[in-house]
Amino acid sequence: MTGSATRLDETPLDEQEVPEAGTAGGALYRRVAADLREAITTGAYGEAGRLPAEGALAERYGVSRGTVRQALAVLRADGLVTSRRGTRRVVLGNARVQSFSELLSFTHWARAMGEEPGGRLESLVRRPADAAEREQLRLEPGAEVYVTLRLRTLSGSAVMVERTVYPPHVGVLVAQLPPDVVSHTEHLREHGILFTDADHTIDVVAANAEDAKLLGCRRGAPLLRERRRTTDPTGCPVEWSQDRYLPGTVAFSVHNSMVTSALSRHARADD
Amino acid sequence: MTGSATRLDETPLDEQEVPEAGTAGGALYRRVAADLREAITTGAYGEAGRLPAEGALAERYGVSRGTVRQALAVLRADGLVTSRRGTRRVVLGNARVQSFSELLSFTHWARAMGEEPGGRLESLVRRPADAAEREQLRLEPGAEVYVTLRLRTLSGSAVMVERTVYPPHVGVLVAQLPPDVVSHTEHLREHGILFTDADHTIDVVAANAEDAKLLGCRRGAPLLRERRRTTDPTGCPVEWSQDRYLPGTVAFSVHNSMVTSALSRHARADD
DNA sequence: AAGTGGTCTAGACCACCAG
DNA sequence: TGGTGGTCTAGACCACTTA
Repeated sequence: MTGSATRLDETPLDEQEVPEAGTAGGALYRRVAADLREAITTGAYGEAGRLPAEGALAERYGVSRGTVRQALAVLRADGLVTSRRGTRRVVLGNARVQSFSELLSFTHWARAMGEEPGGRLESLVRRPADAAEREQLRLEPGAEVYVTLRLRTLSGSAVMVERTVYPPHVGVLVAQLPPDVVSHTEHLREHGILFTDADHTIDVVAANAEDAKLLGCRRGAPLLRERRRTTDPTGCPVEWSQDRYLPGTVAFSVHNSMVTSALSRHARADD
Repeated sequence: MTGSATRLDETPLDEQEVPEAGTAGGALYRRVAADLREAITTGAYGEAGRLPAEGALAERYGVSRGTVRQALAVLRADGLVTSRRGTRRVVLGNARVQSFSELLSFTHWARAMGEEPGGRLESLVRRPADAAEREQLRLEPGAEVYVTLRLRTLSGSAVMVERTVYPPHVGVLVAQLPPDVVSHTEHLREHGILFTDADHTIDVVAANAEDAKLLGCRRGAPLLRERRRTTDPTGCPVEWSQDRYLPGTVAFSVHNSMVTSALSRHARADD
């Protein structure tokens, strides 16, 4: 009923897999979290039902209370459950889970939706970085960057224009990429470039001449813009991208709470 | 140099304040987090510098390592620092802090920017909830809702149209509200309605006739839309709002990482 | 090989909520 | 008043990075 409903010792430990995603990470608390997530989204605790007490869960899974709390913190951050002192946790909603790579990679995202991702590399140039690019990618004056322009499609129809600026050590890899590679993000990962953190800014802009030509819309037509700066595990910027979507093709969702708020609202786009 | 750089015992404990915001929460780890945040944003550790080890921080603040880790988890969620096994944490960027209420309340937000918030209640009606509203607010068939339409201004100029649907127990409070109240969010809080969790969805829509008239734009002109469902500490929905901003007036920012991702991307707006 | 963060445990006390 | 989650401690072992 409740996923496994028994101790996790019975779960095989031999699954290696990718360190990300997958319902069974190596850490104990991740497996507890995965099991509880499964139970919650399946409706085992009802629409707005109450979860068992931390102590009860600890006993059920054969782990300490601290580990249970670590697992529950994951679910709370995802907006799956509430938590307040004095009462058991309450189911908040059926969460929209989405792995990190699924969010950064257009290809992953499209496939996860069952759609066929497509795209075309329109251009790739290497040139000196301007001031803004140097600041975003933390580069020295005089440093060069690689800039790509891609048109992305879903099931054949144009959806988004993506302009990405790469620092040199990443750019050389992108430049060597065969032109028919579907997911450059995947390719970069295989070459040791990891994406772990990202800052996103979302607003609306008018299509310029280039956007209009590629997307097949009028010049000045509104586009949903997402600017994104991604860093690797060492905190080093590896990508600065600007994606422009046709209206009606995409929406972004965020959950936040009084204890965990990664969302903020800004006046005018400072650009 | 580093905020206090000494044990926190010297910090007065008498500050009560609002449980939210404020750099000094009651919990020990919150004070450590606040002190570290201060030090980081001040640049005490440099642009991409390394933080002291957990053990060193524990000793400096006179707390256990567990408490230090709790504090650092806050900063990591905010996108202020990275963290990986084997190396000290690295400063990621100067975070855009924004309290939860500042994000939910147009009035709070405007004042925090130094702008003068204004607004006008265009209409308030009470009527049976439709199917979508019942689902969002988790209401029984036949239940009624209160619907408000507000025009929000910054320094006199129209910026946003806000349509909010309230469940009965909140709606009655809104209906009793004097028409000249600036912040209804504040008013609701004083009456025991607390906002603790929110789900946001951001996309682009075309202005309808009503939007156009209020915002002074053409019908069909693009608007940045934010739909938001807010719940109270018990997990009970208290508000379902749809805000429509004129382009160029606002942008939303999110930080996420491989360990904590509250952001997701959806195909088409399911509405 | 040494240092560092990630994970897990066991136990304690407190603040808060509900019956 | 009893149960619950929030906070804090002390110690342990492991996985990983760096040199």
